[in-house]
Amino acid sequence: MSEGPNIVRVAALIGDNARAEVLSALMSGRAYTATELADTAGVTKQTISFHLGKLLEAALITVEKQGRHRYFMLAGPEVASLLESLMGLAFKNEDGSRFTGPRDPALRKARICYDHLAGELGVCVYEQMLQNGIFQQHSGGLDLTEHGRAWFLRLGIDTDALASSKRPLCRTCLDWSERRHHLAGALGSALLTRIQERGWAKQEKDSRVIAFSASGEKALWAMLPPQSTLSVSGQTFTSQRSVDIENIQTIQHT
Amino acid sequence: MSEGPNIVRVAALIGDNARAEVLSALMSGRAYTATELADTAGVTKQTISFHLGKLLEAALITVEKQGRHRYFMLAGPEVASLLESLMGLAFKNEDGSRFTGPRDPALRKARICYDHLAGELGVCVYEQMLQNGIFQQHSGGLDLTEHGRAWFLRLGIDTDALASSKRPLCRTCLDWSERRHHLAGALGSALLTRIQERGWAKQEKDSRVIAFSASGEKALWAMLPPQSTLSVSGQTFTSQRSVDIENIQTIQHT
DNA sequence: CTAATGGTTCGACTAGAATCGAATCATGAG
DNA sequence: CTCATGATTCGATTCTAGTCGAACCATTAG
Repeated sequence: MSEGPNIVRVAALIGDNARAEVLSALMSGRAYTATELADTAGVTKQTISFHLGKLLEAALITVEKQGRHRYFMLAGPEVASLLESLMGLAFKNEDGSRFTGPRDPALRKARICYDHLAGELGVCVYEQMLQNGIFQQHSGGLDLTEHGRAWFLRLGIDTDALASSKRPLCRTCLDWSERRHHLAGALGSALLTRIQERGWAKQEKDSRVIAFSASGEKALWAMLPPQSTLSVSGQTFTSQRSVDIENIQTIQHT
Repeated sequence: MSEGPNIVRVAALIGDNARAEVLSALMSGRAYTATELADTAGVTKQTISFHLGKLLEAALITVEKQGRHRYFMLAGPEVASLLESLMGLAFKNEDGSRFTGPRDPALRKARICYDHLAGELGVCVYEQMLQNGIFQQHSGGLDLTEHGRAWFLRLGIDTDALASSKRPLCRTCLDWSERRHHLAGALGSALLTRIQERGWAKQEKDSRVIAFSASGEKALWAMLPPQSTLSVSGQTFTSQRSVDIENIQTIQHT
């Protein structure tokens, strides 16, 4: 018995209401103080301190001290990725009774996943970028193409500067609601930042929802024109994708 | 609070020693009876029955009744994949005090992941298959090439027959020890089966370890010759990979 | 049929974990 | 400096979830 790493510790850590609430909140990519987290988790400060201690010890989150505040955040993309996987499984076996709030459709359309774009839109953008030859796939990863460099530069993102940081440039992350991949890594992060800076979308307060304006969404798609002729591997991708875009109905935010 | 699917349930389920032990055992892809599982988990029959009931209810495992036995197995590849992710995180933050048994190196070299090959060897094989043009990568997935079909046929695997089943043909799965991808899906499963049928390797009893014979490993690599000239995307892949192969030291099984 | 074994159900016990009240430390505002 | 607020520590309490003993159903062996 007991082969392999010790799963129990990590899983048990996530398997508590208060802590899961904390982790979910941190999935927004934002850093929160202990009291804020206590509030969202619905427990007292003492209790949250206890939980945060445990999460820190297991290196699922990190702290940054600033004055008399301590800002907590997810330890890294791997943690976010694991949480998304968990959501995927949980979602599959959901009763349907839960998770039917008004947040739901907006969340599924576009949300933040740690620091990059997820949801229908995230997946769609990623696939469209591939179609446009911005990346080249190879075993176990992605490469930015020369054309891709130019594309990002047009958006005001200097990929060379990003590449010099420790963080891997392009990664993909599996989407729990879509069961397909979206762009993560330094580029995914930079892209979302740019989208927000340009005012195309805005992250809703205290939520993972990314709300796109109609014009913002239009502007984004304008940068990723459908490539009807450029069939990468003989699959019927283009038609499939355009259908996906049609299916994204615009959500009313209350 | 409480956006998204209910993580807690699933995580808490895995976050128990007995249940994690069960799930780990089932990661071998084998089906076990309740009493066998009770034994490996180190609890009584009543207790395991209790746990199995919970795992069933959450659809993490499935049962098949046969006479007076009930055979339990993982519900599917997604569950195995989630467990591997968890192991990845747990492994990263491991003390080092745990997980240093003699099993360790053998497990890391080659192990079964649900029903396909994982570990250094699994990752290596996958990357080598890509090099050999057996697959073609596209957005969010893999395609088998014509050449790949022939390759599998030479191994005695009829890919057309496999393709007609519900299960997706090619998938990839992230390896916890290697942090790289290996081949999953129907093809991954068929490949491992063939490897075992040919006597190249054998799954150790009550373990996830896949023990390759020296000749078996040789035969496998003979089918995947290094492609020094065929550079896919201008990266230094070939040299990198050959180093990886060198690094796989042969393990003595006690 | 009876005996033996696989598996579940019920009830009681217990350990451990989550929770909070109160006190304490740390930092910043005034 | 004092006061207010963020955050942690300690101790006591409560409660849930895992555990097993015993009894009970199901199936097979003989």
